[in-house]
Amino acid sequence: MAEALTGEAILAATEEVLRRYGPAKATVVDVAKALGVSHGSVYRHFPTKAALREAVTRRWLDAIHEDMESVFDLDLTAAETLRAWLQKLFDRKRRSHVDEPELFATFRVLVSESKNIPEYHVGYLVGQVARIISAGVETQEFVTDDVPTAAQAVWDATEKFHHPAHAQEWGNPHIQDAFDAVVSLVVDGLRYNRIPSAAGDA
Amino acid sequence: MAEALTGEAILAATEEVLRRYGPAKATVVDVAKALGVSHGSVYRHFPTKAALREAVTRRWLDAIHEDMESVFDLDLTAAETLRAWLQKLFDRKRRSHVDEPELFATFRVLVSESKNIPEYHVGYLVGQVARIISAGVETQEFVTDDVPTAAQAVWDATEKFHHPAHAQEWGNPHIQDAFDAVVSLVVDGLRYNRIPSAAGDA
DNA sequence: GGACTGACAGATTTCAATATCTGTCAGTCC
DNA sequence: GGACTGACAGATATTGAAATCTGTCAGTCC
Repeated sequence: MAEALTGEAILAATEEVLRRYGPAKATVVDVAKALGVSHGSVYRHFPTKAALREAVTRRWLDAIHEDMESVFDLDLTAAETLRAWLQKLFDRKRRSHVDEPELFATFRVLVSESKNIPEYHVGYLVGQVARIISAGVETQEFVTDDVPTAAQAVWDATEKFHHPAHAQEWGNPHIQDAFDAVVSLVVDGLRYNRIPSAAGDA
Repeated sequence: MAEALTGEAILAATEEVLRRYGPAKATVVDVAKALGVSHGSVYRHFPTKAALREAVTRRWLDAIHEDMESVFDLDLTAAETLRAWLQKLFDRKRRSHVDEPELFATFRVLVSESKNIPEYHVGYLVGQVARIISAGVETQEFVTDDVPTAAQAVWDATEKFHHPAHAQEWGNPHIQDAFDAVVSLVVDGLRYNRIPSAAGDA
């Protein structure tokens, strides 16, 4: 045996097998075959097939999370940061879906297999939105007395542009216009400064 | 033969068969059996099984459309009307999903079988939103230079609370809080009056 | 002695034969 | 003669036997 079998090597092989066969056909035996070991060996590193799939999925999501951080280096206003952040997330997911639909579908299935994974993913991203809104409150660009709720509301209001259930609509040629309209509405909502006389009378 | 076989009788029988067996198991033969006729007779009134299912689905959606109109009789401000309208739609869909999950799932499948049906349904409802926003612009409660786009944006931003893909989240005990937060954000966004100096400087 | 193997039991999936369904139409019945 | 029937061809769905997969563990090998 040339090298010891590591968890990382198993994860890389598993990702490759998932790419090649898809989530329905990929088996632990396939992974072991790709590594030239018996499938029993894979079970020394991951207790179940589900745990192995979950580990691969977390690795994939972590790459997205890290990539999204780069928006914070751009030195924009809070409104601009929020728009750029949402656009970057949308672009990344849309491109993945349009360019590699099978791979996107594969990870979509993997993410939906556990309740922990979407919670982990959404929790991380809503936390980033909260950071952006918090900065906007600081500069008086945004008004809210409950940043976590506002962050969740922004996330929920933009569901159409990040939730994989809506991926089929991302190929629509006018989807970017719909995205711009929703983001403008949401950003205006965060800006709204609730002066009692601001509405209702001419 | 007691009475002539009518399209309406076939639709009623089809709905009953769909309730009993679900969309996967309901057959044209079942419908004919329920009516005490041969399945060939059903084909004298509807050209295909798909057309029959579509007619049943349209009938069901039309009842929702008509019911939603009642919000316009309430004599509220535009913001209140919009909130009441969205709440009513959400309540109706949520109750249907929570109280009769199988029936909801049945119609969910039926709606997704044709591209025309969701278009018809969404088109009608976004038209109602546009009427509400238009009234709000009239009274200067809302500000927008493009009512149809704003109406579509309101629809898209509230997708989580009416799109059946999110139905599983409607049982969550905090879903009403999430709804309130999104609707507040959206209504504030429509109110935002874009005074250039309103944001950005202390 | 610790990483790895491979045979095994029970669970799951595949596949092909069988049954049912959709849509048609020539013929029946009032 | 027009509404309805029922037998039919091709398409689709069901079923159960056979194959494969998951997870375990006693045994092998360095």
